[in-house]
Amino acid sequence: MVARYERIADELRSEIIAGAHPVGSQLPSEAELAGRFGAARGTVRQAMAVLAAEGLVGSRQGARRIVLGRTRSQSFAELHSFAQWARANGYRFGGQVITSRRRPASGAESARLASEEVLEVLRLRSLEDEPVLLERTVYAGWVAPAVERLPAGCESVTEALYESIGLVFAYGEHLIDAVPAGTRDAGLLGVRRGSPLLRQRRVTTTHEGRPVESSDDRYRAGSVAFSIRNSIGANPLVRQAGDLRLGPREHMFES
Amino acid sequence: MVARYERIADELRSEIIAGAHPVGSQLPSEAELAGRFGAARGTVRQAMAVLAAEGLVGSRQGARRIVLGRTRSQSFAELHSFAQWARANGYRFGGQVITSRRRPASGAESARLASEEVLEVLRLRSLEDEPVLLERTVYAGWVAPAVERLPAGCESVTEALYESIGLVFAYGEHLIDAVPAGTRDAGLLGVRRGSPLLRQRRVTTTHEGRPVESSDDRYRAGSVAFSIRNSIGANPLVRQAGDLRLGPREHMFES
DNA sequence: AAGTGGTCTAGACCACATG
DNA sequence: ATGTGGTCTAGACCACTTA
Repeated sequence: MVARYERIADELRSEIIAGAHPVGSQLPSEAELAGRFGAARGTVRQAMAVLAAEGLVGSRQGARRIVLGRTRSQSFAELHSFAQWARANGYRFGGQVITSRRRPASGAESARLASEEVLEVLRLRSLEDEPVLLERTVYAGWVAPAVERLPAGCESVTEALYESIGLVFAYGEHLIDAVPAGTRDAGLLGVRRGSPLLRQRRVTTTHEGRPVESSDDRYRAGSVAFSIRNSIGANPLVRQAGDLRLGPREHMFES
Repeated sequence: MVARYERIADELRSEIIAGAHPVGSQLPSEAELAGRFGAARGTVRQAMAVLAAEGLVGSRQGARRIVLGRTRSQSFAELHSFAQWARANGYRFGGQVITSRRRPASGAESARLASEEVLEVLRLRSLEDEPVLLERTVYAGWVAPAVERLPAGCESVTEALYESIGLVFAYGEHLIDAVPAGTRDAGLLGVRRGSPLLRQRRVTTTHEGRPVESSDDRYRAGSVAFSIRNSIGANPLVRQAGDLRLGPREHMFES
């Protein structure tokens, strides 16, 4: 059952991508669209909120909505699964577990994951047959058994955990910065020591807010980039900062 | 005039931050909140959308909303102004123009900025008396005169342009990755050549979708981090990717 | 002055979660 | 079975942009 506002958003998105509404042009008014789609104005507004969140259109009180762009793609929601992202974009990808061991949680980890014992897994993932990502993931104790049962060459941990124990990675918090490659990072990723890596630290929770994992992912420079769109005013697209630990002289930009 | 849903969101946010609704706990139902605030359910839902976008609460059909976090801060919307971000967070900051010159637009620039002649400005910005950011900004021809009139030590270009010509940087698109410092970058930022820099490329437009500037900002590693929250399902927090050029073997994660 | 998006109401029905 | 959030309607008023 697809919601009506989703279908309206889909149709308008298609029109924008097809060029029926060029970038910079005005969209029809909400009243016109409501008439055209036989929907209430509120439903049309819900559809427009979707397009605004995608960065396709912008709005301001009193003036018609404007087309801001015509590119469309996967959502950041898939970001916590490397495999799903790579597959959706048609890339060849692979991965292998380097090490996997249980150990007591550090102070910060036990606070973040609400867990005394954790499972630390180091995975190396490749894109188009080149190593691009080193994933150092720490799982909360309650998911450790399910993770250990996974085959070593498991393509998508996210999907496998959903199928085995119905686990959904619902919310995530991400901290993105740049770090130099350490000796081990450099060896595994095939770069020189000290060369730039794009680091993404994240904490993931279930729908209920229960912490699942905390991860430190490092990408070889030049292999991936993160994309964000923002706007001021209009929709409350405001997001918010995290409680991952920062260095003493490190500051944070928030999204 | 503050909207009712904003006041409701403010009050619930305060309660969450104060600990009245601990992380992991359920919020009152929409009906209860509607009764408490004397508002319609739709208004309460609008308030909840604000909190969800801030990453404070999560929701799923059929179950009560859950508190996901209790940290609150500035929005990503301020990200396009280094000065505003630094001031809001109470940091000492400064900046100076290194070079400023007009030149013909390259092919990519004329497409991005819809402009044949551009103004390129190189600025070095400091935080807590240390150089942290090298900003290489290319302005569209139509804003060049206003930018050139700014004093060299101008703290906030964004604010100054708003006051001088009423210009609002309304929408932005950002691409974030890591790059090694070049010789010049290294000298200005006081780091070794080849050391990691966090790069943020962006294109900014007005409310009307008119391109204003395109910028390549490089932060010293360890000085700043970007923070993002995401969720699946529920609200359409989905955003979307850009048309900034990527390298031949570079891929993109989108938000 | 007219048109447009932003806010708000009061109701309805449905899909889903939970006991 | 009950309660919850998700969707949708039909109308109203206001703030703002535009001409």
